[in-house]
Formats: sequence, C-alpha cells, structure tokens
Amino acid sequence: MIALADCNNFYASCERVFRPNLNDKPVVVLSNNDGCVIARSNEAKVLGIKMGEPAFKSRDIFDRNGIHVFSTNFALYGDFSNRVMSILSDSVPSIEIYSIDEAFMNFRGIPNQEEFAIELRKKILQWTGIPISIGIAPSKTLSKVANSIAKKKRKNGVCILMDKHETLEYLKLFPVSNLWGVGRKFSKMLEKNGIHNAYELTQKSDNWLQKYMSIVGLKMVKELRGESCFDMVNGWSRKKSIMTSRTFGHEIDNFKGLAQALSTYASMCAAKLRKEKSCAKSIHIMIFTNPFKQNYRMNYKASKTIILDTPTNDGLEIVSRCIDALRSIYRPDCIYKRAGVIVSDIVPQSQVQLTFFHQHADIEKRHHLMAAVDKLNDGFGRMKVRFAINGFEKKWHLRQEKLSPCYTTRMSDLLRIKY
DNA sequence: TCTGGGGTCCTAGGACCC
DNA sequence: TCTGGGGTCCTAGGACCC
Repeated sequence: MIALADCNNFYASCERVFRPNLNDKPVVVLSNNDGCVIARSNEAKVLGIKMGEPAFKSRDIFDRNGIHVFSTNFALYGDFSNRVMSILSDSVPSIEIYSIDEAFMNFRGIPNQEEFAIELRKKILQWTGIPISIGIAPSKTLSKVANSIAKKKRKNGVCILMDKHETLEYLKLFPVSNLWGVGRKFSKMLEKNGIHNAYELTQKSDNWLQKYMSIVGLKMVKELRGESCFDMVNGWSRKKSIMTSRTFGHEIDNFKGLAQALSTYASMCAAKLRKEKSCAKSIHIMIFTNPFKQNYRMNYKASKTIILDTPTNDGLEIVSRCIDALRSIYRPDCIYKRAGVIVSDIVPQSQVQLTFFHQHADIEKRHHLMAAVDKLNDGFGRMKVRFAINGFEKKWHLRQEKLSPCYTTRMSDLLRIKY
C-alpha cells in the first residue's frame, strides 16, 4: 500500500505556528512582490478567496473580513518541510518527497495501517505544529483521492481505500477535474465527452484513453482501477533542469537593467548547480513584456538557447553567456516585466563532457577513438569529432558500456568520460 | 498601479540520412 | 534525375504537477 502525506494549507500553516492567535482566523500568503494568492487557510477558502487570484482584486475582501495577509517566506517553509519530511522518513520503510509539502510513503509491511497513520499524524502535529492528512491506497493516484477525502471528510485526517467496491463508490462522487493528472484542458475535453466523475473515466477503454490522454492518462486510469503504474522513486535524483525567473517589482525599459536582472538569475542558477554538484551544457534565457497589458507599447517575448562546448557551473561564464545572448534578442522599444534563466543538459560535476571532431573515416575503428580519448586524458586539450558515418554510430552504441553514458546532438556526438 | 515560481514528461513534425 | 520508404535525432509546444 502507498500512503500520501500532504500538509494542510502548508504555507498558511507555517505562518500560524508562530502566531497561534491566528488559529481559526483567515490567513492568506501572497507570491513574490505580493502579486497573487498562493496559500489560504480553510477560513480564507470559505470566504471565496481563489488560488492564484491577483492580490489587487481581493484587497476588498481582505480588508472587509480582517484577513491576515503574509508575504512569502520560502526559507521558513523549507525549514518546516525538512522537519516534517525527516519525521516521516524516520517512521516508515521508505518515502518519496514529491513536493515541498507532500510525500509518498511505502506502507508495505505495516500492520494496522489506519491506526499507524493516525498516530503519525498526531506526532507531526505535536512535533512541528503542522497539520497533515494521510491517504492510503494501492496506487499513487488512488492515494491522492484518499488524501482528498481525508482532508474534507475525516475528522482524524486519515482515509484508507482498500475495498474495491467501496473505492468505486467514492470515485463516483469524485469530480474528474480534481484527479491527479487531469488539468484544465483534459477536464474540458472529458466533460464534453460526458465524463464527469472519476468512475466514469475508469469505464473508458484503454485505446480511447491512450488516444485522447496519452500514455500518462492511460496509466493514471489504470491506477484508479487499482493497478499501480507509477513507482515510488527512492532517494535523491539529479535535476534535469534548473530555473530562476522573476516578475520584476518595477518594469524595466533599458538594456542595462535587464542585463542586471538576468545576471542575478544566471548566477543563482550557477549556485544551484554547484549545490547539486552538477554542470550544465545548455543555457536558456527568456525575456517578457507584461502579457496582461494590451497594446502596452508592444507585447513581446523572446528566448535564446546557448549550447556550451563544455558543461559548466561557473557563475561568471554563465552570466557572460547570458548577456551575450541577451544582445541578440533585446528590443529597445519594449518595456520588460519578467525574465528568467534555465540551465539544462545537466551532468554530474565529477564528469567532463568532451566533444571530438574527426575528418578521417578510419576513426570509426575503436582503437583510433580510444587513442583520442587517451590523448585527452593526457591533457592534449579539446578536439571535436563529427561522426558523418552511419555505421560508426552503431558500433558506438555497441560499446556504450565502455564509454557510457553517451548521447548525440545534431552537429556532433558527445562523449563523456571520467576526468 | 497591482496577475508566482519551479519543475517533469509526452507528442507532433521537421530535418536529415540512406 | 525523381520518388518513396524507413529510420534517427532534435525542437517547440503543450499538457500536467505543486
């Protein structure tokens, strides 16, 4: 069985820990620059405050109802998250931290699972001050459903879905749009096809599901039927991309200002890479004007990708590459509201990726390639190899275990070796 | 006046090769 | 010279999650 622990109204609950007088009072937390609502206490939800709603639209409701409004404090939320997760991980065989406020837990081998979960929940509340809900079921998707029931309908904050018939009855009451994996678009499409609740979705054929909702949608429905398709992911895994982006407090209308903002984000990305002991080979920059303003001088968004020869996590290098790229997409007639940097094609820091370049067909022979690798190891420097011969590629893959991991790009094949 | 920030995965379609 | 089929790789964009 898989259990999902989910902190209730997480950011709002964190703020309340130090302000117990706010228990039972409506609390909201706003995003960066106090732009929009990103967390609400139950009392605030009852007042009709919507998730993601721009704060300026809700000011009235805030004032009229004496809602307590907080700006974000992500350092605080991160600390609380760590505490909750470490208690969870000490209590069960294994956990998968899914987000800042959620974790899947492996409940296999635990007797009296419901009792166990109730006690676990008490412990978390007592030790951290954060209320959580726990849903237990045979699959991740069903544990999401169970968690939702636990939050809304269970006083003890725990719901277990074991019995198949009982589960189906719950699914009949569960709106399809609330399912994990069904967003706005799918929700609309499903309604159009007369599917309103989760049970109705489970009745569709596998072919239909795959056709209209891709393989992911099919797996999700199989999970609803009780078959586990999404495995627990144990342990830490290297991020595939890292992003830093912000909406500016004030709009920016000059190159220097934009370059400054991008420099900050680029060095933040580099710092995150170093913290993970990773290097990136691709850098992506993005700049935006305000999309909510019609005909505001000009609506413009642009992006540019930079591919590096050698992966790096060096702040100065990443910053300078970003600024170079900015020159090619910057338009002086625009007013900018937002910018960001993404680094991707991430590899471990301990490995260096090397690019070879060859002009002679005979390099396809293994010993020539190995000689080239040796030269590199001897500090010969960087060479570039371009594999124009199709046959070579096949041989390459056959020996992948010797040279692995490797992968290709359009212009050149890349080889990663221990430095 | 004021509209978040950070991720993952899948697919369709184009370029290119033989 | 033209055409078609089979294959790989890459990218952009779209969907989803919190």
